[in-house]
Amino acid sequence: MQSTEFELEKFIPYLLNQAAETSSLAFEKVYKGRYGMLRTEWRVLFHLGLYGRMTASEIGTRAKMHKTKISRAVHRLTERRMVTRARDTDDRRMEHLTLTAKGRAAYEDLSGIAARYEVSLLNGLSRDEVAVLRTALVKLAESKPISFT
Amino acid sequence: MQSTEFELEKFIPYLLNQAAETSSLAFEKVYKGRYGMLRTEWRVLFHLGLYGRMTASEIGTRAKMHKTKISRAVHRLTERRMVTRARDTDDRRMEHLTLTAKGRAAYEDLSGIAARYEVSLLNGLSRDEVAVLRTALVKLAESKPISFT
DNA sequence: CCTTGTTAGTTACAAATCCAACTATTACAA
DNA sequence: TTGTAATAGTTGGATTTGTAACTAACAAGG
Repeated sequence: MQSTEFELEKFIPYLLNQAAETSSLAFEKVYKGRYGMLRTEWRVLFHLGLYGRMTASEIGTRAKMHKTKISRAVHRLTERRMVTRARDTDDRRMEHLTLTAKGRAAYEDLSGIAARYEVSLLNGLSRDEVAVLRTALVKLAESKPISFT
Repeated sequence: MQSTEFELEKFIPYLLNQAAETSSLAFEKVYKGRYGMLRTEWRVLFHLGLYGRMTASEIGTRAKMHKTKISRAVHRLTERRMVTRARDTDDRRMEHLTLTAKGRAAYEDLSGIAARYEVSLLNGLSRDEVAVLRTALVKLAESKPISFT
């Protein structure tokens, strides 16, 4: 019945979205259920947990998140006493963000669960397949916008 | 400095999100720019274009979209004269959705661009890598929620 | 010093999404 | 029948996100 050869079920951006959504939703239940966090918040938390002290812009560059998202996530995380802010003494536009003990505890908890979740997620895939998947995803994430014909 | 072995840069759900977001944003420019559509709308359009007449629930099941999203997307698509609705005569709760000529034209246009975009997206990957990627994404999309320890 | 431009981060308003309640219709069992 | 439950789809209000304008601080040339 259809006139084109296009197949949605094999269309990579579509598959990416489906896969990303299922895995995100699964993990969202954890940080939302345990700490009432939003996706933006756990991203900020994970970055601070992994890389230590960072500014909001640094997180933005690394996580490819818009600065307003970060601003609001940081606001909520400081309210919950998981993050502290400290003005830079040289350049007083910047703030250095750090996890509090409470924030670090949450990070340790969640990163542990994340690691275990990933194992279960990759259960049906071979070591080689996982390796291919990772490098492919990295390349796709870095791909450039559409150029037309 | 960090205490866990967790690596965000290799964490599959994170990579999936990054890749999905880049490719979605790239393609969003197309359907938004050309037809002023939202993501939910092009999904509905694509399903109707591919599978012909469908009800809202059928689209919901296939696309894993919530019914409210579909309801609103269909509303906007009918406003733009891209979709028509027809009550089922036997079960008058259901509506059968079909593309109009205008809707089909938009679908043909966009699916062509999508196909070409996918080619460019997969440029840096070998045939085998693409195959692995596809099957892996399908499996991940079907994966089940987290089970705790 | 001043002006102009840039960068860090916040805020306000509009747009989109989520969730829960709602209507209308059908199914089915007492 | 009739009462209860299930299903298709819509609507309303709270939550979240996106976009653009904003403040504050610095930079650099004149």
